[in-house]
Amino acid sequence: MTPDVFTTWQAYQRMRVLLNSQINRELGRSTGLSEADYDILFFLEQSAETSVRSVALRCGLAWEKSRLSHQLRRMEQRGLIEKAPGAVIHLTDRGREQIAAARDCHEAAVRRYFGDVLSAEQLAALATISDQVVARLSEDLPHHVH
Amino acid sequence: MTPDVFTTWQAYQRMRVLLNSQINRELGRSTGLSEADYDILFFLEQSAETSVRSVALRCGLAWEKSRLSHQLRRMEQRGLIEKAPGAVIHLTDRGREQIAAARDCHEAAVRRYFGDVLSAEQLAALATISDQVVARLSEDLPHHVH
DNA sequence: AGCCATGGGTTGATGTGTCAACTCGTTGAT
DNA sequence: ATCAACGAGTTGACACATCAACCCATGGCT
Repeated sequence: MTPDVFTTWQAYQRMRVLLNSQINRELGRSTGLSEADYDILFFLEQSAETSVRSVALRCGLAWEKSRLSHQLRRMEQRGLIEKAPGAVIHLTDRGREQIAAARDCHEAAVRRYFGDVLSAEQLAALATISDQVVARLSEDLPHHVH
Repeated sequence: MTPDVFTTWQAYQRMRVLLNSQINRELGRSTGLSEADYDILFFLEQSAETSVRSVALRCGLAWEKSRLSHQLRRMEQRGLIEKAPGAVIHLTDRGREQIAAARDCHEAAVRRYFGDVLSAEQLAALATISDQVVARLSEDLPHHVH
């Protein structure tokens, strides 16, 4: 492994671990939602239609099917979502409240630790880097993507 | 949240999730080690001294203490490490074999999906970005760092 | 028609991460 | 010398992720 690849990988790993644990800790402390909860609720809220099929969640979030199934079961038990026949999921009023409250907290944390720290050029560079890596991964996994 | 921050955050999240799940899947399939196992073993092997204190692992990996405790217990049960009195940890022969075998697999995956995809400039830019974000996080957590 | 191959969804077992509460030894102040 | 405070480490409970094994409907194929 080339030394600069190794160095960058180490730095990236450190950012990845610390950044996400910090954001998730803040989110959990102030709203009681996990990252998984947030991702689901955010996706449901963004897709304006009242009915979202399970499979749309799976593709949109790139989750394993069993992970989604377990997560949706837990979230239904907590009253955040409802499952309708036909593998259709929708937000409950309670879920809508929670995601609205959580978004402020989440976006503030993303801005504080991420957006405010990087220049416009750095943001653009990181977006390109991410897209390239994701494209490379998609080559090897033609079945998960479409 | 500024649109470009949001866009970059989304792209970064996608890379983070897909890249690490892919590397961990390959690592687990071909060696039976998890990412956590690998991080511990790698750290132990790199620090040439035969005796590594628990707290060095915690600082080096930026892990929570309970996480480390659980992980070390599980790894001791599998014969990968040994705990000596005084919170001292060392590799077993078995652990040394496993990390040697795993490193090839892990580094190949990092090169394939990460190092080979990015230019030298991109690698340098990502290292800088990571360091800046980590520095920002460290400001808010003066107690975890030294 | 009958068949089976595929993919969506569920479940249970197991491994992993987090939090809170606890023990224990050290340190520092009174 | 006593006591309180702190940090290292452990533990138990719980949430979360992954894997393998299922069920079931759909869509070809013969």
